[in-house]
Amino acid sequence: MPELPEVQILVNKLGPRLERARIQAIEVRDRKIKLRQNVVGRRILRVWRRGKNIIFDLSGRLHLLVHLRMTGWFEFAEPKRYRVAIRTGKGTVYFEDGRRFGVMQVVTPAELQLALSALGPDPIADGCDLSQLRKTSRPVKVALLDQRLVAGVGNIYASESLWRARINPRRRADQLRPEKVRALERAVVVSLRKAIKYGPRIFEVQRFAVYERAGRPCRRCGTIIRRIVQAQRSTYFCAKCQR
DNA sequence: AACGTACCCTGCCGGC
DNA sequence: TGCCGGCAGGGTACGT
Repeated sequence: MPELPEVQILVNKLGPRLERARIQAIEVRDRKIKLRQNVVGRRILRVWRRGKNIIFDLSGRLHLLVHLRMTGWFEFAEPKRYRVAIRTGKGTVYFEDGRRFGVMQVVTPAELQLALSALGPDPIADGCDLSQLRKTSRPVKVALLDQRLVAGVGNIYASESLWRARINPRRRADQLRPEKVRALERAVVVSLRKAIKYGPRIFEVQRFAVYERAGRPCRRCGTIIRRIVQAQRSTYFCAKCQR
């Protein structure tokens, strides 16, 4: 499910409930998840994110590094099924993940550094810098999904940002004019910020400009929104606004 | 090096 | 109602 905005919303929810809490027990219900070190007895110092990664800083120089992938999420209320339960002095948090693509691992500071160093700039934490787009000949929509170029944009906000910047998703990334790259940088920030502000409500009735709106009119010009497939994922766009 | 494709899993939804 | 194919907002391991 989650892209940068959803991860940010989740981190905002986790922080106040877990920071300074001591881990009393960890229950791993899925053999696909292997925690290399025992973290029971450590405190959760901070919960933060980088791109779509969630990092729990623990006392004693260790981190819990989590990627939600498609369906991962954390809940305080016990769900029907969950992969991991983290029990703390301030309550239990459950890692649920229907498709089981998500990743949870215990890492050292060096390993964390290595993992995060592979990511491009984070548009919210660092400000949006898409200068790396000039280095690839792939379609700009596909390039936006590459976390090494920019960290946190996923399939929804790639389409949304390109609509906002009036760029055709099929255009080669390295052929964008500099002013179009700047427009896209602004559009990415606006799209992500807006989603963070709306919170989970953005998934309710029609808050998206183009995503999942194939066959419906463009909010700007009324042209019917099209759906195409790029790199095995859906792309939505307005062929008139986005030349 | 950089690009495309197959694959990892499960649940849901529409059509028959 | 029940089954089946298609689809899903992510990333990686390969092959070329």
